[in-house]
Amino acid sequence: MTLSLQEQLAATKKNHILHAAVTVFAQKGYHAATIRDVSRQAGVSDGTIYNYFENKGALLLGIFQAMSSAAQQAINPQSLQNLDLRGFLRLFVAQPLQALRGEHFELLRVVISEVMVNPELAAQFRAGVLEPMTKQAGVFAQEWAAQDWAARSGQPLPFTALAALDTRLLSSLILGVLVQTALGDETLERHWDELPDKLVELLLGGLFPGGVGA
Amino acid sequence: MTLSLQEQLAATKKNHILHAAVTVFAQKGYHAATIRDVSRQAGVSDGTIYNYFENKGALLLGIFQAMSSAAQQAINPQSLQNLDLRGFLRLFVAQPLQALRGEHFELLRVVISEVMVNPELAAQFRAGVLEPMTKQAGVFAQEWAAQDWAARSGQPLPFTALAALDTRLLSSLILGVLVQTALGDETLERHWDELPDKLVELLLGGLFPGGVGA
Amino acid sequence: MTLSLQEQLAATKKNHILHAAVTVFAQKGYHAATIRDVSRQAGVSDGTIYNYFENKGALLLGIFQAMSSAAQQAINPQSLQNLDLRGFLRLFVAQPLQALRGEHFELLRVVISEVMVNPELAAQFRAGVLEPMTKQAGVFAQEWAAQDWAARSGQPLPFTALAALDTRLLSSLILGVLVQTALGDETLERHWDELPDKLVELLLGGLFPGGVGA
Amino acid sequence: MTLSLQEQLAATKKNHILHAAVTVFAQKGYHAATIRDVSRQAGVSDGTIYNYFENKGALLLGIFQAMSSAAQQAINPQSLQNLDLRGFLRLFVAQPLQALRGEHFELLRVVISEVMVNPELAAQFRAGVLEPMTKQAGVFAQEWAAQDWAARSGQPLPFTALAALDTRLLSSLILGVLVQTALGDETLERHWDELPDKLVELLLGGLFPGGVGA
DNA sequence: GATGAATGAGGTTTCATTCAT
DNA sequence: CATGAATGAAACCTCATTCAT
Repeated sequence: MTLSLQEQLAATKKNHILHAAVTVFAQKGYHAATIRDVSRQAGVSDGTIYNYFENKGALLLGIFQAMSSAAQQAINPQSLQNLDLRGFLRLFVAQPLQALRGEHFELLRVVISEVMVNPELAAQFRAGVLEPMTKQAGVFAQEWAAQDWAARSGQPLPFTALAALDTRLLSSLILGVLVQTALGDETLERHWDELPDKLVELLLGGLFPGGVGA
Repeated sequence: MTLSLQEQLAATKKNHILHAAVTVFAQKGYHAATIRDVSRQAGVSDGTIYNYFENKGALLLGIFQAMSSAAQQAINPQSLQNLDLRGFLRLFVAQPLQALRGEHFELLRVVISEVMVNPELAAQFRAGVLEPMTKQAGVFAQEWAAQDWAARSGQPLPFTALAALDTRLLSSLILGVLVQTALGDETLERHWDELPDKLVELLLGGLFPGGVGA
Repeated sequence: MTLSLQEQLAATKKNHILHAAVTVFAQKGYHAATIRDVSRQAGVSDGTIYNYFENKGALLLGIFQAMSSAAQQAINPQSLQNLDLRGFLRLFVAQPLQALRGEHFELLRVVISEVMVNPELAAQFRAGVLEPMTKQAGVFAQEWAAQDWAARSGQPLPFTALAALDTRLLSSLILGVLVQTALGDETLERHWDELPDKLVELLLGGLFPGGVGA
Repeated sequence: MTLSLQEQLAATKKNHILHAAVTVFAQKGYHAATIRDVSRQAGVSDGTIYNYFENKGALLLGIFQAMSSAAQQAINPQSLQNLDLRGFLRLFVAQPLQALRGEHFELLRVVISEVMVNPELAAQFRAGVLEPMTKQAGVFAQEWAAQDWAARSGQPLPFTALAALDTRLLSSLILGVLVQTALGDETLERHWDELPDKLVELLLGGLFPGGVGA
């Protein structure tokens, strides 16, 4: 696993170019951005980019993969240990919102834009971003529910499809908030800091936590 | 509002071209699709397209506007009258999900993809799709809450920012479910019919309606 | 030579279209103007134009021919009779300048522009505009010089190449003034009314009529 | 002012393309000529042209500017020093006529054709070609007249508007001769070599230097 | 004869990619 | 490995011309 100096330099440069691509894609969008835009931003020549990336699409893929691994690392299992349900949800919800503060929304826009239209990317997005999020939520929820269930009934909890659906709704909610904010919703942006609590409240007690009966 | 035969024919043809564009854009995406693709699909020549649409972007805009007006009509105020809270939410949630059954997801993909990257379209999307949804939810929720509040306290309910945020979370949740499904989530697709009930449950009682205390 | 009512109507309409073309070509130039521009200006449909003119080029040719015959009629032999040299030159020079007062320069621009680049038109321009002008000048100059010569020497004047060249310089001078004005020379435009006298002075006595000796 | 090898090569290639454009535009005219025509003539690909010129119009502008600077250099102030009036006029008139011998007329045709119809080019043509010519004539005429006047009256010569007009007529005459020749006048072409003398004669003594009195 | 929608060839321009230096 | 000029396919769009009504 030790990289030669050569390889380290190469990796560094590849990263440098990738960051340039992030900047440019975020500003102009993937299709409107040109290889020349990226090369100028990176301070290299057009041809050099092709020494590190097969083609323009590979740049997008590279960005995307970096984003995915960041997302996976963000969901830090250790940090979620020893939390009660509210604490877990609070952290779970707050992490992606924190991660996209400010300028990162522009990148999110680009990625989502392409992911919607490129099936291959879509699969990677599901596998690399949404699934880990969903799964982690599922694992915790399962554990937590199991404890609760066990405490009450003394029996193990059977895994159910509904649980899988629940966790999906959880990730959908977060995704929806992100997308709507990325679309320029000012209300969400203005109340960004209240959002985690608000979301946790919703998830735990519904829209009308005071109780409605319905 | 009476159109001449000429105008009706023109409108029909314009619609025909628009449908062709929908098909093509859904298959290849907006950027990958060419005017020729659309003209072939519509069975007309390249030039004819420009008799009905200013440029390629106008095709996208046309699709988009058709989608917006459909979305606005889908939220039928009449149909939401005389419903209790659960019934309102059930219908409110179910309508967009029903509207996008099947092949319409491909259209949603195209529209969202472009909306994420085109600020002008984004503004129209907010104003024409998200805002109406949010607003309708707000109006109803306000009314309902007012009744409930009045019944209990005998005093009018003050408008609060949180209420605005609540309705946003509602639309975000729906948007998130749609986007995640559009991204190819099979679990959501498989349980599509259970979703409305599941969502209403979440909205009314949180993820753990059985009660958790937290 | 009597035209049927049919033919008269047709001729009228043809003329109407031609005038529309004049207006449009003068405003936008021949290449930038479209058939649609002309048809709109004439208040007819695109197709109708092709009932009267073979193609776009024929419109230009039609304009051009109208201009040529106007130019030929402008040089009215009768009006030049019984004039002394100064009077003849004065009239000869003033006629084209008068003819192009104001808005006609725009038409001149279009015609010259195309004439420079279209050899066929160039030939017609020489034959229909420049040659008549030159010839008329030559005829008169010849007559006048012959009289003068005869009065002094009692012998007929031999026709010389120089005379042909002289008349060419005369038409070149007028053409040059027109072109330079058409190019937007404000000095010429400002002193437009003094030009005929000034030109006659130049032609009769050179740039330094006071006498320089040289 | 020292250019790197890179820059020299680039300048050379730019010039090469420009010459190709001259050839093609002269043959087919600016509008009829295509970028492909130019690229073929230059032996490069379509895209290469756009590495050196912003767009098709820039090619025309480039040709035009080359022509302008050539015209300005042609009017060499040094060479006009120490000449008497006749000598000055002779040289002044002969220079533009010499400059356009032979194949250059085709270029003149293209330039004039476009200049007539493109106001921006027209302004540059006046500022870069006609004005320098006019101004130089004015300066000399003024000086010369001042000397003559001073010699006779002992008083300085007042600047007059007529003088400005006179110099304009001078440039108009030359322009007219060029245009008429460019239009294919064979008489002018045949007597090209006599023209300078003939023009000087006209300018100094009018059409009838023998004296007519009028 | 009038209409104007349809046609489609053809033009300009962009830009991802290559490759000689 | 870096460079960046050259490439040329391909896209969008225009508009002169046709022809069914």
